[in-house]
Amino acid sequence: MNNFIIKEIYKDINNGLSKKKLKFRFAPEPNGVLHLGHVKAIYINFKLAKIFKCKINLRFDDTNPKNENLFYVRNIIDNIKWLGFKWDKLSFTSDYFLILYKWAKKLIIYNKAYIQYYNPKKNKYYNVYDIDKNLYYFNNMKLGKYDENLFVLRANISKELPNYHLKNPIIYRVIKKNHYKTLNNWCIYPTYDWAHGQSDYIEKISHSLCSIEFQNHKPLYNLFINYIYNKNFNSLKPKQIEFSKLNIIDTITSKRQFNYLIKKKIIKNYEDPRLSTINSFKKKGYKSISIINFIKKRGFTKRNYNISIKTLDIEVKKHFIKTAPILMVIFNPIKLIITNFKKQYVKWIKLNNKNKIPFTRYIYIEYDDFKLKHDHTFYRLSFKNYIRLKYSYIIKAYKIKKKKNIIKKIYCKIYKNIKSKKIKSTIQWVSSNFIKKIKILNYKYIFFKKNKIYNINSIKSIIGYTDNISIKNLKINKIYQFLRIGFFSFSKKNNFIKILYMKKKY
RNA sequence: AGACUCGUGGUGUAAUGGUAAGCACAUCAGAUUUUGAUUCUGACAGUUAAGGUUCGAAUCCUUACGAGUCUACCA
Repeated sequence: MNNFIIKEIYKDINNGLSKKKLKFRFAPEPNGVLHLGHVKAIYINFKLAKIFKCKINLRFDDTNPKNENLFYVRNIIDNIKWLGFKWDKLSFTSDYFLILYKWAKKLIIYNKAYIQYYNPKKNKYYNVYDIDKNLYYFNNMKLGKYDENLFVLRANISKELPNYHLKNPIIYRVIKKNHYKTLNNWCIYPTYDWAHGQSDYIEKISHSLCSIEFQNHKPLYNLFINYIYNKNFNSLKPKQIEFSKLNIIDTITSKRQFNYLIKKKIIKNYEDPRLSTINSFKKKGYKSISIINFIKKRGFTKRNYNISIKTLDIEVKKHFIKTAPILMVIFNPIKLIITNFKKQYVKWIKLNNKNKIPFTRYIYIEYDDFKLKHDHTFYRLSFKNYIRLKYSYIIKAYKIKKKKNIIKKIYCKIYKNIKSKKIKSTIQWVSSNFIKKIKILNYKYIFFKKNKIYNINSIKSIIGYTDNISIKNLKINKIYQFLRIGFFSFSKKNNFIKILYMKKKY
């Protein structure tokens, strides 16, 4: 693995940064569940810690109680574990609220921050210039004397930055809602800008990786670090490095959109197969290795790009082609009569030590696997082609029965002296005496485009058939290959979820 | 509109200023195959453009063009 982030770190090492001081962190806000987009940030941080054999923190960036809660904290912890990563220390930005507050007070004293208040009657904003007054108002904010949206603390750096919105950014605001962790201890909360870099500094993070939209905040990040930096404490200045995030065009990775779908009752929970949450992947039986490999292959750059969620299928398929047990399933059955096979007789075909399947005179095959007209690009069953029934006999058709111009039955014979090499096609079948109906959930990913939702009604139920012997031994949440059709996850009794279809070339 | 960032085959990436721009996926052929899958072999195809610096530029500089992020009491 080689990318610009690693190179930048090596550059820092060559410039004198001690390898022992390297430390990383993954810092999500607990305001939503983990999805595919997060995995990129998770992977790079944990991977770097492994490469450089250094520590990594999992820090919850919980500075806004309005939409954070313990459910999300647990979800994120569980899912990072499931992905196979371990952190050295679990921390919370809310652990640092007191020191952040003290630093903010110092900012006021050094004239680097000031109170701005809003007078609703006059519809006007006022800045406070006097230091003592600023301290007084800030203390009142902390005591909860003001309602939300009236008083804020702003940094005073207008001359130092060209970026308009970073000129005098808000660093503290009043939020009167209980925090899931600090409860009602606080009613003022630091903003991202006044919390993130500082937390990195406190935790002695050497490199703070984030996605590209934070690059505009970098000057502010560095400036605030300089404000609080104290070289007596063996501390180091953390460095922010930005990389482009995963832009997936045909699925949802926004918390706002997830919540909208739940509110509208389009989805019930985060396990819905139409989502690209880690929970959904888990439920579908994906292995974390497939997701990690997918992320690995994207690489890390600063370029912005759009990719399709379908490219994840390539990795998913790669894994399951090796591991998924095979099941013979028919979607559109047509009846076959093997006229030279004994009536009433059941031949048990041994697949392995555990499993066997029944073969009988009457079986079903897929409707598309038979063609009446001869065509030499068609390898499957016809009056001319010999084909093999998987695990079983070589047959050829010789007669059909039609009803209202639709083929209802195909008469075939077993041929025992045909050489295997001549057989171009092998197809799946199910004995009619042992047939079992199954339900398959077919879904498409939901996504938003220009405020329009696509694939809302994208969960469809399909009926399929297999034999009632094989289905008894299936395990829930395990992936099975439906021979020549695709990969399906066994969700509950007689129910499957489609994962992906095989390529059809014919 | 400004500020910041980024432009390498169809897609995602690689190349201390130094070999003939490498790899993977996709696509298309051929071989193998009790899955028209897989596997194997091969083909296809690229440095946004123009100038400059240099013995030598994907890489450094300038301009143009294109894309993204931001201009929140979200992170």
